[in-house]
Amino acid sequence: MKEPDFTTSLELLRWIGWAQRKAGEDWIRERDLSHEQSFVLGYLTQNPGAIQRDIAAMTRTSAASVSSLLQGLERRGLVERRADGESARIKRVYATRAGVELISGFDTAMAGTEEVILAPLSPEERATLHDLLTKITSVMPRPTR
Amino acid sequence: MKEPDFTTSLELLRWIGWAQRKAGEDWIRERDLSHEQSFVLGYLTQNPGAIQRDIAAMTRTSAASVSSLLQGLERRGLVERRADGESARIKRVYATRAGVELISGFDTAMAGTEEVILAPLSPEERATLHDLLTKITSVMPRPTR
DNA sequence: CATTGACAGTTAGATGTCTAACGATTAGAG
DNA sequence: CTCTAATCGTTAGACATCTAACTGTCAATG
Repeated sequence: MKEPDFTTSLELLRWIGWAQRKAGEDWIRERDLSHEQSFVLGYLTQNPGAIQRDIAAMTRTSAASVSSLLQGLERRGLVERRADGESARIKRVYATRAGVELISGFDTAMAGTEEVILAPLSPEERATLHDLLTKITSVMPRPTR
Repeated sequence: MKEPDFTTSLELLRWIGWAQRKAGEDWIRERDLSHEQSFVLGYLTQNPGAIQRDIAAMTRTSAASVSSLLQGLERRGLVERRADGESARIKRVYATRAGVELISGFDTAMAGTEEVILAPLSPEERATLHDLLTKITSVMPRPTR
């Protein structure tokens, strides 16, 4: 009655990624944000005055989706769109003070989940895992956040 | 003393997950699936006859969300819900032939990326990684075979 | 049996997101 | 200057997802 192991490392990684996504979901849901909204809000705190077209490229979505998304954030006062002095067809987007404060806790909250996810591993195993993951990511394109 | 290491394992995992997510996004979008739908469809091919409550636990969402999600998949003929012989209040969910075929293409497409992602590792390192990932995921809600 | 409470699933309503079509503005060529 | 094409952004309509309230079923207790 042995069970053959059909689970590849890739599937395990996907699975962990899913769990992380869900962990972050709890945090952002308490703030009534969607994944996309939190991502864009985080991007705006690091790139104040970005224009919508750049945000669309960054999030790999369309300009229309960014427009809708920003409408939602603006309605809640988390984001501001101001006309540009140079060109009348672009709008520069800024996270408001409230927006910055809301998203600022996200990264630290995510750091707290590390302990939970790595709980089954000994310190030595964690070091080994960290080594292997570093090797893998050393040849990957960097995420934009 | 603090090591000059700015990247935690969690961040590395998130990073890998991000790359995988983006890689799969194009494939999924061509089939008009959402991430959640593809995840559930994949789960159903591995766990035929699962009940909705288990799917909800697995995806960490509510029974209501699963209900809506399955309605969308059922409308497109990718999934089937049949009454259970034992209990009248549960429905067993199955991926249809079309559903299995649709998602199996995803697995093969994703499998191609495994080589790319694990390229920097030797066979021994891959085995070690697989072992560590298995330990991590063993304490997470998992499809029971 | 009858009642009660837990359980599996659905529906209603609100919000978010996506695709397609549509204004509006700018730069460049004639 | 005027026309055209590219660029930036919005709107409309369809679908997906979530929360809260709901129906129907089972099982335990008396």
